[in-house]
Amino acid sequence: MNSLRHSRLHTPISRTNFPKLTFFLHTQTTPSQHSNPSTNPCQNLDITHVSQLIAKQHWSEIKTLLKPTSPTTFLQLLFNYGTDPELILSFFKWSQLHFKVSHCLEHYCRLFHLLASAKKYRKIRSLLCVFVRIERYSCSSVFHTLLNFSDRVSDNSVIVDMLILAYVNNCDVGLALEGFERAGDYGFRLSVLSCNPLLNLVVKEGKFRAVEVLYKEMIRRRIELNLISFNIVINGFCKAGKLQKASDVVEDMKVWGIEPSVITYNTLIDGYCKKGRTGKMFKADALLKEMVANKISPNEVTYSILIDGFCKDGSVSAAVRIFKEMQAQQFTPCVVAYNALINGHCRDGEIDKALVLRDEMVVSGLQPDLVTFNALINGLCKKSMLKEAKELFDCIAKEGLYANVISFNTLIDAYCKAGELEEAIKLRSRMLDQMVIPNVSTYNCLIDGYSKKGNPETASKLLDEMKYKGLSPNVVTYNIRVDALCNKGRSRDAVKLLDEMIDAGLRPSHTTYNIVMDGYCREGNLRAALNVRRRMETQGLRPNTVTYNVLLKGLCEKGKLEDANTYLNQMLEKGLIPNKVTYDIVREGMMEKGFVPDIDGHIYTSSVST
DNA sequence: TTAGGGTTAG
Repeated sequence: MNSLRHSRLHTPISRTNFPKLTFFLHTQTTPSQHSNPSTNPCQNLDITHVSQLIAKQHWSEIKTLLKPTSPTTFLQLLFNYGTDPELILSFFKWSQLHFKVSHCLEHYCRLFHLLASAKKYRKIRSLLCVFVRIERYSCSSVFHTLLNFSDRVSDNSVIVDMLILAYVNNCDVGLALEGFERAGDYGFRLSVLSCNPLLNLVVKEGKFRAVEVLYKEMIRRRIELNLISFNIVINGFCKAGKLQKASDVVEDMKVWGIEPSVITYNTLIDGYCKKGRTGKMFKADALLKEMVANKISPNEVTYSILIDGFCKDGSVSAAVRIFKEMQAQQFTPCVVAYNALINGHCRDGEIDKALVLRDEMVVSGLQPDLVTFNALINGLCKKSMLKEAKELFDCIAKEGLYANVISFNTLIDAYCKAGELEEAIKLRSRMLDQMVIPNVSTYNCLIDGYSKKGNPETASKLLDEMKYKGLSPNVVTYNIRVDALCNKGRSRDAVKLLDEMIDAGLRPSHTTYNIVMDGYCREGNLRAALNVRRRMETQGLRPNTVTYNVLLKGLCEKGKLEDANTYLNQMLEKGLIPNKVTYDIVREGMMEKGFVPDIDGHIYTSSVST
């Protein structure tokens, strides 16, 4: 590192050791500022005049001055004359645009330093914005060159901090992370101004392991973390489902003397709502009580999170209570709160209630947005009300909104499920007309539609077309293919697809294994189904309610009620909550055996006998 | 510079 600092590539040039440049600014007429024109080859240069021309942006005259030389030499001259850095920047950018000049790294770094010395930080940010967009230098080469011009840690640190922020703003997470790492090696001090946006980008990109590494490294380098830094890290852990680690960060922030804010609590509550296990809504509710006890008032975001959480947990009635509580607390529900509840009703099959809510929001002066439309279209589709769904879809444009890929996919899926494949294909063409690009989900809907309607050749062609367009099959694509094979009684071939998935870098999900288990059960091969369950557990996936439902169904259909009962108890012991499907399976199994079920909403324990 | 809502597989 030290050797780097001492091996200057360029010695800053003072006016006294001015190099012998070979061009003259032949149009200028004012006297040169230089006292010794006989030794100065640019004796006719009037830097004041040139500066004025740049300041007034008289580029046509500058262009004439440049004729005998090149923009790069002219820039060098401006540097050497100690011209105002803002004027150099002006010329730098103009020459980039006008002559498509690719300025060298040395000139960039020299200008960064001049601007840093003059504390023109906004200008540095603006130049860095261009720099990261058009230049492809490694962080090390930039750091190395910066050090060649100055070893002032404060200036270099500010520039590097802004460079990392520029990478982040350019969504270049790779270079931003490299910059963060190398900055540590070079001893540059970073701030939350770059680290917080970097942390946030890493969370948004789902690189959760990197969040933890960054957080620990920020603490190790004694970077002054603030409330926002902690909140972003907590959000990262929550999104990764690492709720305990998120809670640990809350303790860390308290040690730093920073108290959790409403955003901290909202982030945690949302984490529990989305990733928590059994009883997650109790935990979310407990957090709500804790925040109130700590004198932090819930806001509209808190309520929206809880409404959505309860809806997704299958308890729309609880979500409605929260919605009313929100109103009782003098909060006017916002579009997000309405949308969460509208979607809850739609998923519950209660389209009328959803439409009433939509009307209510309009009366209260809120304009339904695209999310409202998409949720309602989906609700109508799931009730097989395709005509109404299509009419609502056409209303999107009338409201001045633009249908997006989700709007189209929802409708395409509905047409596929209804067997109206030609309509689905027509919609895909309409997507392209409206500049909406089909994504993997679009293809998944179509592939599933064609697979299920007995046209596997078209399904296969669509798969090839999707790959040809640069879209990689995702877990859902494989699940559709696995399902198609299982439906043909080819569960053994479906298992082979699991290996293909892993080779493609994808991780089979609960659903993947559940589909294969269901396939084997339908083939009557319970032993193979149980083998798949073991494989699933080996992969670190714990059986979920659907897994048990699939196996229970397999056992009931084979008349093995005793075994089914054992499984049911095992499911309860593992803290899994039976759902409506579980009850239906067991009830049907009992009926088949001539028993009259008397569950009334209660699950059997050991009362089942054969 | 930090938190919330909509689509596909079972």
